[in-house]
Amino acid sequence: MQQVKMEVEQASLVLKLLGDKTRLTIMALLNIRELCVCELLEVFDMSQPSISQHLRKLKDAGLVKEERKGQWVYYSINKTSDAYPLLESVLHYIPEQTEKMEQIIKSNPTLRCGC
Amino acid sequence: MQQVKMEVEQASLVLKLLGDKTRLTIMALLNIRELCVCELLEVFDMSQPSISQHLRKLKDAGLVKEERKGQWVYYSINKTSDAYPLLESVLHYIPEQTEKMEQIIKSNPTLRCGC
DNA sequence: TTAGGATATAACTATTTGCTTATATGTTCA
DNA sequence: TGAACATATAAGCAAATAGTTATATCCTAA
Repeated sequence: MQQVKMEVEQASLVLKLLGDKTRLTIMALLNIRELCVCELLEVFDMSQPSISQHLRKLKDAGLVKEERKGQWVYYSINKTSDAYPLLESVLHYIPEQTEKMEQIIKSNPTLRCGC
Repeated sequence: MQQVKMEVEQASLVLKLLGDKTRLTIMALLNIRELCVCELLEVFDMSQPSISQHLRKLKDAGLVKEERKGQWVYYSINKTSDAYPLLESVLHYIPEQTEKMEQIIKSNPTLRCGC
């Protein structure tokens, strides 16, 4: 049923990244849709640099990719990563972060003006 | 297809434990069969206390259970753990540790005398 | 009952980690 | 062009982590 093994070393690095509550929640949110940094900031009780640093680690490991759209930088899950099958599998075991996602939608940080 | 979600907090704790090369390898070995501490010692280049401490963390999290058999303490995967489905799923993505298991069989540390 | 082997615990240390604040960089728009 | 916003990086710090050595505990067998 399953396939495409990773080396233990590589897998443990990915699992270590996912073994942090903040990063695991970020991945669960990105599993719903891509998000920009300011959207993620809405649902974590920590500073902007802290979120940026988590995202950098995830990006360095190839788990996410970034795309600048104007003044915002959007992050999304990198489905071409060798680790993607493992990641996807892990995400099956944690609940969808619908509450946090609603919080993002409600606050809508990329639309401050209302025009 | 998948089921029985864990809370993010609980899942991240389990993933953090698996996010260590030594512990992940231990779990992969225990996935083949139960092993005593002295058998595990054969395949890791570190001290006995270090292995014991890793096993303790895994036991505290409920991922493994221990059973004393005479002078040896055997560890095995705790299949009744809430985290077992996640663990099993993760282990699908890393290669079977057959080489290390052969090393254990060859050295056979629980049979020093040969009687 | 004591010696020796197997394992666990204690105490210590160096490294890593996750956060903070301060600051730099990049983008938009008046 | 420069003010304001979004994001990244730098530097520093406290806590967590993974290893070590020394020692305690538990079991077997002579």
